[in-house]
Amino acid sequence: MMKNLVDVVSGPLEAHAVRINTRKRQKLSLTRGPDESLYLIRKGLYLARAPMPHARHQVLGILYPGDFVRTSALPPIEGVEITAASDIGEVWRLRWPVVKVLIDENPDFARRVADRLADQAARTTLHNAIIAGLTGDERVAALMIELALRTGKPTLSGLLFDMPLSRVDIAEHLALNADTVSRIVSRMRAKGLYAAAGRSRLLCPRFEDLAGSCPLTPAIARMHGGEAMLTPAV
Amino acid sequence: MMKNLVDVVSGPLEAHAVRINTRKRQKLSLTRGPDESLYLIRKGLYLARAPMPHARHQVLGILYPGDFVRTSALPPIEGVEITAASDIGEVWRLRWPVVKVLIDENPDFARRVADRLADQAARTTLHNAIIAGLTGDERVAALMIELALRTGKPTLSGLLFDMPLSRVDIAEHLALNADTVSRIVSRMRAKGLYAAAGRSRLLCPRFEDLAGSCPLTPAIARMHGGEAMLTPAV
DNA sequence: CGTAGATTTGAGTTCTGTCAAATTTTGTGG
DNA sequence: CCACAAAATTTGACAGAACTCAAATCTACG
Repeated sequence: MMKNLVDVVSGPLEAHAVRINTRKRQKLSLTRGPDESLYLIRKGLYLARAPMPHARHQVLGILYPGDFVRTSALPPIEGVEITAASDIGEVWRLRWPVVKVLIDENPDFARRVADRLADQAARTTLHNAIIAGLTGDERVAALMIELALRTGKPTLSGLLFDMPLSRVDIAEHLALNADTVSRIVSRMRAKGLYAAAGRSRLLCPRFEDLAGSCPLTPAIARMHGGEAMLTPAV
Repeated sequence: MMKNLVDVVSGPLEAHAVRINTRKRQKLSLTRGPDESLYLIRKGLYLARAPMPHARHQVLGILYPGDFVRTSALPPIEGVEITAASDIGEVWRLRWPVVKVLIDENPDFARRVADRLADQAARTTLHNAIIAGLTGDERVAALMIELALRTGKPTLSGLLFDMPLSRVDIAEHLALNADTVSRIVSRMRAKGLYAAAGRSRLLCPRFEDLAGSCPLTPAIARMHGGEAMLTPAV
């Protein structure tokens, strides 16, 4: 059986990590400096958030299993935090000095970590392009496509996926307003792009339609590992 | 004399790099895959750009001396490119397999590269927050502050710094429209936040005023190394 | 000194934000 | 399983910021 992405980077960390099970909205503490904290996401979705002027917040990024959180890779905004978005989640907590030793001793591991960080950087930059270049509707579609590719399960009536983000979370992630997100989401539902399927769970009857409503779908698919889904077997 | 940021990561690369001198708007070729290209910025400013729907472009990020460009850390958008923004610039071109070997053999170098990439990731994320959370005026101020901190030289009449980006570049970087950027920039000039000082060169008479017009100034200062400038010696 | 490209500016339009009220959903305790 | 309170979401009316298009200037350069 193939080792998945999470296991590939977990191995050497296993002996040194503190396992933490989280529930929705739980925060992970972040420390800066030479002894900075490092997290490896193992299960569930997490959000990197930062307080902004006018008492708002921004969701700086979505973290998936296999992702690393290194404090020094987050901007030095007072109050940045990681919060759990999924009901249940698991992270491994490490100290940078420990990881540093592992990296020094194990070039193979070092390269894998570097590749993971490059991948995360690419995602952050793609998100930049989404926010900067797309309309509100396209942005919301982009998020749904991303989550559908990440967590979607094909069923007889369509692609079923989780939406653990609230309207406010979505708004903070996409540089929109919660009211506007609500309007956009309602419009998309009216168009039949998706249907509600129980508590924070959506059903997308024709994924091609959803995919077609965002111009950056090809890049999103390549980043979130769903190229196969876009070209279904005949 | 202290080694600067660029030299710190350059050393081990020196023997393997192809030096390239660029002039304004020159493009650097990017290749993907196991043999991907890697650039180290040595001199000048560069822009990472991506074509977007509706025949637009986005500036995904500004690259400064000391920064690395690794193709796999850029989003898989067809047509991403690096272009020189400064009149003169210098980059070192390398092949990933070569760098990989250096990283494997030299843990100290590996850590420095990792730290640089973490720093760049933090900047990208900060840029996200700027685009997503600030008004047009604040975004333009943020860019000026960043460039002033990076390239500014104190003079008797104020802080003198380069602005190698055109209105269109600025617009593409800040998720605005070139016309809107022009209006904002004119407004800022009228307010006395800066004054033109020759060909692509600006003079900021009172940096505190400029700094004060962007809520994220503290984070920008920490990222772009200008904490001292914000709290001038008495 | 003329031209192509860049920048500025005006007028009108559109999209998104704001505020407030209505409605639905969720969590909790009988 | 039901009732209720709190929280989240939806929706309408209106305001405001940014975009579009087009025309007028300005600049760099040959």
